[in-house]
Amino acid sequence: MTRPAAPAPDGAPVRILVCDDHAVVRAGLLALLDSAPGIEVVGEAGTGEEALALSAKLAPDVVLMDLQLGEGIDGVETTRRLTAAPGASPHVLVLTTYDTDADVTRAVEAGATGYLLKAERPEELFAAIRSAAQGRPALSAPVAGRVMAGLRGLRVSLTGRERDILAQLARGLGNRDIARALFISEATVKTHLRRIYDKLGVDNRAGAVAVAKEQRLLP
Amino acid sequence: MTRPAAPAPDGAPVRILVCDDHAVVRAGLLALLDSAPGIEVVGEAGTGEEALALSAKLAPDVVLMDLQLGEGIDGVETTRRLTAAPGASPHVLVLTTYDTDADVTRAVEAGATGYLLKAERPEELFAAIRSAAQGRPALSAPVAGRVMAGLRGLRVSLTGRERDILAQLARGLGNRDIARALFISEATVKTHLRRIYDKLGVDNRAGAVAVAKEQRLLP
DNA sequence: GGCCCTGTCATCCGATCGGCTGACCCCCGG
DNA sequence: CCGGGGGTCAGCCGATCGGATGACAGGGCC
Repeated sequence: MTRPAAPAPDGAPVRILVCDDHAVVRAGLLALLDSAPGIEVVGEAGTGEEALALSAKLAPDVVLMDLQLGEGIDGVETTRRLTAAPGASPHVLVLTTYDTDADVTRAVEAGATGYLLKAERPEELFAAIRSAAQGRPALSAPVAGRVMAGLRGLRVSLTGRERDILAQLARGLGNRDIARALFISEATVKTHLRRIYDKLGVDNRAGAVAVAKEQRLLP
Repeated sequence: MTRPAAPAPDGAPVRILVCDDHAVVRAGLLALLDSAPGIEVVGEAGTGEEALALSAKLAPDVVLMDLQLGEGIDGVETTRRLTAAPGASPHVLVLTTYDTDADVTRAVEAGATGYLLKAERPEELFAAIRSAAQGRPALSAPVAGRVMAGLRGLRVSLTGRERDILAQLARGLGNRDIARALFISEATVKTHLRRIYDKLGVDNRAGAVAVAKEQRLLP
C-alpha cells in the first residue's frame, strides 16, 4: 500500500505490544504491522493480565490496546496499571471499535496516549503509533471532532472512576465482584455507587444501569 | 442452486472478497490472508452495497462478511442478497465479534454458509474458508455449542407479563413499587423476576436491565 | 498555604433482594 | 379429560444493598 522505501524517522524501530482478545484481529494486526516500516511487533496478549506481564518483560515503546477484553480486567484498567507502573511505562494507544464519549474519557483518564478507531485507515494507525512512541497524543478524526464539539454530549459529568464502576455494574456484578475487578475495597465501591446514584438521580443499581444505557454512557 | 462452478481445492486458490467496515480490520485480514496458502483476496468492501457490486463483478468463491456494517444495509441483508442473486452466488462466511443467538439464526436464515468469531484462531479461519469454498458449513466451536444446546431453548421469549415486570424494573423500582404499579403482590413480582433472571441468564436486577437494554427487549 | 474534588477505606444498621418450596386458578390443546 | 404453560400468591432465611457518617491522602486551583 505505501512505499516500503520510506524508512523509519529514527534508527531503531518502534517496539509494539498488541493486546486484543480476538485472535483473528490480533493476527491480522500483526500481519498488517509487519508490513509497516519502522514498526516491530515484539509481543501479543489476549487478556489484560497477559498484557501487564508481557509489558513488564518486554518493555515495549507502545501498547496497542483494545478496550473490550473478554475475560479478566478490561482495557481501561489494564491501561491504568500499565501507565501507573513504576519506571519506564509504555505509551498506550487505544484501538477500539466504538467511540462513545464515556470510553474516550475513561481511556484518557486512565493514561492512554491516543485513541483510534478500528475504522481508521491503516496509514492513520501507523502514524498514530509513531506519534505515540514519542508521547505525542493522537485522536481519530471523528473522536477529536466529538471532543472539540464539546463535552456537550456529556450531559452527566461522571468521573472516570465512576464510569468504571458503572461499567461493571452493567455486567450485573455485585459490590464484592466489582471491588475485585477494579482492585479496590467494597467500601470504595459503595462510596462511588452512592455518588453515581446522586448524579444520575436514581437510588438503586437497576435504575443506574437503565439511565446509563439510555444516556449512552456505556459501550 | 448455490454452486454451479466448484473450485478446484488444490489447483486454483480460493478467491475471497473481504467485507468489513473497519479499515484497519480489513487491512489486517488482507495481510493475514495473504500469508495463507491457497487463499487469494480478490477484493475488499467497506459497505454492503460495495460488497454486492464487487461480488457481481469479481465472482469470488467466498465472501468474508462482518455482520456489523456501519453505513447502509447491514451484514445480514447483504448476505441475503448475495446468496439470493441469480447465477453463481458466492458462499458467505460470517466473521463477527459477537455470538448472540439472534445473530447466528439471522445469518443462517439469510444464507450464510458459516459463522465464525473473530476470537477464533487464524488456522480456524483458514480452514473455514476452505470449507466454505466447497459449500461445507462451518461454525465456531462456541457457536456450534450454543446451537446444539438448543437454539430455541435459549431464545429470549419473555411472556407479556414478564415484559411488564422488566419495564418497571428498568425504571429502577423496587419489588413493592412494581407490585403496586401492576396491581399484583410482591410475591408475584418475585416469581416473575426469578423466571426473567433464568431466561436472560443473569442473577440480579442490574444484569437483567443491562441485557434487556442490550437485546432491545424494552421500548 | 488552604480548599475542593477524587479516590480510597471503615463501621453500623435497617431495608431489600434472591433462593427455595409449595400452592391455586384459568385456559388451551392433545 | 388431563397436562402444561402462564399468572397469581405465601412464608422463610441468608446475602446483599443502600443510607448515614466519618476519615485520610493526593492533585489541582487560587
